[in-house]
Amino acid sequence: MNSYTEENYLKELFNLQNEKGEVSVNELSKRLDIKMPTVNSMMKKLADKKLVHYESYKPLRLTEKGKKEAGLVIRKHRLTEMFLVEKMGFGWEEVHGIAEQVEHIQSGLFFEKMDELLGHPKVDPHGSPIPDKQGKIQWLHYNKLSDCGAGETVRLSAVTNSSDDFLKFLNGRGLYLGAELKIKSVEPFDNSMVVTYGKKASEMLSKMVSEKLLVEKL
Amino acid sequence: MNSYTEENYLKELFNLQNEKGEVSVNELSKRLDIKMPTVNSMMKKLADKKLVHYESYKPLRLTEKGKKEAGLVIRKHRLTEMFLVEKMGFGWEEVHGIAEQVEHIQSGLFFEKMDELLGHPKVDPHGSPIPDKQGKIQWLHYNKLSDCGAGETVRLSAVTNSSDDFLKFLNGRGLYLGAELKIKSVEPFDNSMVVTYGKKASEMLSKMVSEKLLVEKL
DNA sequence: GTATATTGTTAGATTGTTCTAACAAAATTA
DNA sequence: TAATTTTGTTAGAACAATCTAACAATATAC
Repeated sequence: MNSYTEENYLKELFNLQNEKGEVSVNELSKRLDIKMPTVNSMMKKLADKKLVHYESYKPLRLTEKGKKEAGLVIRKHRLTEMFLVEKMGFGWEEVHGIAEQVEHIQSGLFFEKMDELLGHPKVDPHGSPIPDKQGKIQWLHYNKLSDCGAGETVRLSAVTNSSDDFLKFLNGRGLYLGAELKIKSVEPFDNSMVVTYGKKASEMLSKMVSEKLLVEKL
Repeated sequence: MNSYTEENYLKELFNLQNEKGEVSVNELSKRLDIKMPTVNSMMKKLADKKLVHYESYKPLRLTEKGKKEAGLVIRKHRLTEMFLVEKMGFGWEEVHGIAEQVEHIQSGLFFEKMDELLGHPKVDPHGSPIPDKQGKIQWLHYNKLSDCGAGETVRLSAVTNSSDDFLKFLNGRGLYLGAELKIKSVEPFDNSMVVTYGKKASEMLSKMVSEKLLVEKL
């Protein structure tokens, strides 16, 4: 059994590994907002538990066991987010902080029940895939909106940033998962885009925004 | 803000104080399954935080502030139990362990939402009163079934023991909150009772059991 | 009312998680 | 490539929560 703290290290290491491939002590330290020496010694501890491959001055890597256990924490996190939105009426911008805590609850039954009540969802409210009961993630093949071109029609399927601010920004513009966007034009200078969707005549999205939106081409 | 650990001490001190009036370090130690010296030093810490009145060799007492904060932890516990039973389909014997963990979640909104979805319940699945938002408990004036006599008809309104074993025992006999019991006879020797309820022709309840059942006389 | 048992307290060690300070290795820049 | 910056490591301290051992006060029993 891993501690609350250990679960957090595993989870962020997993996330970083998926985002960037190689993970350094420094990056993990920044992500967790925990000083490097602390992270360093935790990595040695997790290496003793066969959850992380650790060698001095080498990038960090989760072992298969580590990946599985991290995946299961993320499963609990994302099931919780989905439960909060679907069954309790929270907005997608409100659930992260609560799920950060609920994910550490030790009760297989509790998360089984959530999964069942939700009908075994495959993605969370931000479109991120929910790992299966073995901790394995089914990767989805989305495109960044910023990689699409003028004239294309796409469906908004996920966001790669779940911060309060970003999600409120999207709420404010009526942008939700499932929305169909038509790309009217792309400004070559700053890569900003003009799109239409729903009842919006047209809306300008900066590259900062469009590269955080994942879409399926229709 | 109190730590997870501090919340547990406050909660059990509150419970013991309500059950027995005076609380000793020894009793609290046994209840928490934590050794006396540890409890002793935590009591000093909580005294520094003005949550407990502590004097050497004197019984322990929560301050008004301590009572309020303990009451709020118990509120979160009982709301959670109710939510697990009413909204997630758990049995009343399954919820204690999960609620012990969920009660420490730091999110006013989370428990507000539970309360709202449940329609502001006044009691938990075991019939225990849910403290209000000020941490105050509305005490209910029930009788122990063991204090009732032959010929009386009563409604089962609460249980004073929420252990898995006891609740499964009650489940096995079809005894649920709200059941109407007719007391057929009381055996003077061991105070065991013969009662009828629901579809049961007659059932014998030992004093061990009947003193853990709280009833309203009808 | 003394002896014994129980309860409470103090002192000091242990474990887990964090930190800062100092130093070492690797990467970057000039 | 030498100097500088960034990253990584080691050593040691701090804090919270726990423990055991030893001693002190109170309560109980004879």
